[in-house]
Amino acid sequence: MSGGVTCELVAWAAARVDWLREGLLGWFERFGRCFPWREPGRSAYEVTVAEILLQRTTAAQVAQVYPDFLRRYPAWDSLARATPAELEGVLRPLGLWRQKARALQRLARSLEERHGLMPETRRELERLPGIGPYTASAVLAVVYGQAEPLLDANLARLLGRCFGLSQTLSRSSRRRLLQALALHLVRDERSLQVNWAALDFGTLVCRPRRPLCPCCPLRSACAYALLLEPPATPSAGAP
DNA sequence: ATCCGGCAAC
DNA sequence: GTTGCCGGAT
Repeated sequence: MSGGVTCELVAWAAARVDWLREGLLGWFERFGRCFPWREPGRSAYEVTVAEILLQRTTAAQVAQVYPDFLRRYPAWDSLARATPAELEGVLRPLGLWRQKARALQRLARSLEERHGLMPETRRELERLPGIGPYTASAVLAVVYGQAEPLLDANLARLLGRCFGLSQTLSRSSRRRLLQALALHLVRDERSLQVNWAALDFGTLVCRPRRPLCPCCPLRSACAYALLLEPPATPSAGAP
């Protein structure tokens, strides 16, 4: 009933995740992306704002408005007092600007009530407007250095493909499996690097469409790549 | 023309 | 649990 795999991965899966982690870290050293919100020493405010801006939005778009956003609204109080029209204007290039403006301002006002102090538990974080499970994980991981998996669509796709998770799995089964795999993946001193590696890798290599399997460094351990690749045809002259 | 993407509201 | 929010990518 407790479903062992959801709490503790079987050995072969754990070993495969360990291998994936090393592959991702190696790839990240060469091809990982740099973003201002990944710079060390960013405040809870700067990190949280970035994560809200990034919800259902590409990093490249967010990078274009982020510096200006921080210049105009350097802390929760200035954001709380922002003119909605100006705020929406700054966010317009991102799309979802009406929703993001509203969420950011409601969040800023909630945090002012807490004297700008960010909660340190998932439970408290998820009570804040605009902060759901993913963004709470991001704050725990980036601000507080916890080994929390950033299980967004990128990491879910990456793990789903590598482990060949069947589409016939129920959503809850799939979720639990992904959660267990992701937890093991970031159970490491370099958990934040692993998370960022997975997100970049999911965007640049293990893309939703036309993934770059032929040059993927993880393909030898990937069910999806093995399924797609033609089974090594014996060369013409082979015995 | 369709896919992609976190959260809140319904 | 389904739908709406918005643009960009394909």
